[in-house]
Amino acid sequence: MTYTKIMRREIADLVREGLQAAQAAGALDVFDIPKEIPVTPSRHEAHGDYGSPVCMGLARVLHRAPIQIAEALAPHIPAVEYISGIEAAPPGFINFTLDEGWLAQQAPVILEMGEAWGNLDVGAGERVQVEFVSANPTGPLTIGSARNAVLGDAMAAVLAAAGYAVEREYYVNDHGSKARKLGYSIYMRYLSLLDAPPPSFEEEKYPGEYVTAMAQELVDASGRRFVEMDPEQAIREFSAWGIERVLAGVEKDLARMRIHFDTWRHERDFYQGDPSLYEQMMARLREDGYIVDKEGAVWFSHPDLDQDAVLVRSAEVIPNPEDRPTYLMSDVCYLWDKLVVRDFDSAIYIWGADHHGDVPRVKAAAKALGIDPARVELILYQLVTLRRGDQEVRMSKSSGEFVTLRELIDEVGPDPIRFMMLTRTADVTLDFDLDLAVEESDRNPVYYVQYAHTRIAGVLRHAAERGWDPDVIGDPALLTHPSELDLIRKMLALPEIIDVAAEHRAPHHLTAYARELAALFHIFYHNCRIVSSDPADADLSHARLMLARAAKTVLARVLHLMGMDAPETM
RNA sequence: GCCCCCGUGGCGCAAUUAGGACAGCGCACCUGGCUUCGAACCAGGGGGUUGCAGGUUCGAGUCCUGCCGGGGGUACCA
Repeated sequence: MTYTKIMRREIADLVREGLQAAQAAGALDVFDIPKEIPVTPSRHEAHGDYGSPVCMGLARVLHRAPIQIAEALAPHIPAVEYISGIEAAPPGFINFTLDEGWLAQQAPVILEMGEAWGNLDVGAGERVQVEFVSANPTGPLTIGSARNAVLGDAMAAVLAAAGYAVEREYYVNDHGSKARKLGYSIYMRYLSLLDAPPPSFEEEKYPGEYVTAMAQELVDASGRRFVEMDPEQAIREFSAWGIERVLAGVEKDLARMRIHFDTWRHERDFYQGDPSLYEQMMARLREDGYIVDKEGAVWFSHPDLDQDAVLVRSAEVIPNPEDRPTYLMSDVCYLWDKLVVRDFDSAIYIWGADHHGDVPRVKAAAKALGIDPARVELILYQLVTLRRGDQEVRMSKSSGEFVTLRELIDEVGPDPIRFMMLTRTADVTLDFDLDLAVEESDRNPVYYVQYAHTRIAGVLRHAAERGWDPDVIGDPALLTHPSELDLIRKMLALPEIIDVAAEHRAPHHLTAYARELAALFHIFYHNCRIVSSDPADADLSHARLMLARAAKTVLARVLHLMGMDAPETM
């Protein structure tokens, strides 16, 4: 397998070698060379392609002006084919310029690698689990879950590209009170549809049409069969059936978003077996002194926490034993399941910011279990506000009033949802405008990127019609136009973007990159005629067709990393 | 009260390996560009003391403190 090089890191290595050489030659005093050499892409053309501010930091150590250090260092940086210029620049930067001839040669290299372009080995095969969505299976997915889904899936894709062995997992909360609540809700609707008398007890119900729909389905399939059944028995059956029913819908909706899970882990499993994982964990925590019994409940107590947290509710408050363990108790089991039993190197959780208060508890639980808390990564995203134009749409599952993911997919399709949900960092609240998402205009950025891809496809079709052989690899040395080179520079940056996005767990970088790449293709297209009708330009046309094909592959790669379609026509 | 996130041109957001050289992009607004490859595109223009006040640093949108404003959390709910 071929991996892509990250230019930034290559250049950092050059600087390191330069520092060593300069020391050896006596041009610089001997000092400990920093482990991390900073190198950043330049923001201004005059500064070349990459720059390093190392010398600024060394000024203090060496008691010399940064620019003097830079000037002493520059001549000792080894010459390599891909760098044409190394320059010390005030106040003390070292600037690197990529060689344009070498740059042009990268076009066929990228084309050759195809969608493997951008693959890295920084993950070194480390096993990472990304657990996301994990919405309670008590109703259809909402738009809030869509952000979770999009973020988690893109995160997984980016990590896989960076060389991690990634598994996508959905955690099914199918144990305890909410499962029963769903069963009870369906049961009550079922009875009322058949005009049968309700049971003597009354509990909380989920409102919402989907409950009625499921009850109707049972009526159609089974008639009055459950009317005579013992209510407790019926509720149990309705609950199990309902959860499966909802999950099937969830899976289908997510599939339409092009999201597929490797595993579906059921909370219920933690409470089965003899002894169950739940019993094992409880015994373990108790033995290690993390359990406090008080007020009839069982509490988790840890020095990192300001206050104890309930693991098992008291029988006085919750009569049904199955409903007594809290979600924190399940989280404890799940930690063990992920990081000990299945032994992932790390577990990434994608959570809504409304759960941020749980972070310290889960971290403390990991510690209590002897798991390095650094292996547990909680990624929080701020919530989604939904609006139609300037009118806010309030959502809540308990009120039964919400916009489902399915409705949204029906309205706009998966691509705008994926792109728009990914454009912002997880740290900011997201305003999702239903009107805008539907709008097929240039206010809607998703089309800009996809259009670049279809535009290339259109050019290639045009070329084929004119009899151009699509497989001819033109001479890259003919690619000398600034628009051509800028496009190649941007394609060359994909590995860095994947590196950054993976390391910082920030897949939103992909959207910005996709727009930039698309923009540079559009500029190239505008400035450089690709398929020329003048026979004298045949060689150049071949070279540009190659460049266009390379750009098409990279665009497709980025779109696919974001889980989007790379269409041939629009 | 305490905890978390955010505050960047009219609006929506970026800003890179967690501090680097002149803060970018889209929308909106104004102007120009299709008789050869897809104008869902391109080019140009106006618009900013990065919420406020301090601090650390050679250097701060980025780090620290305080304040102001918005959102979320603070259950024997999940």
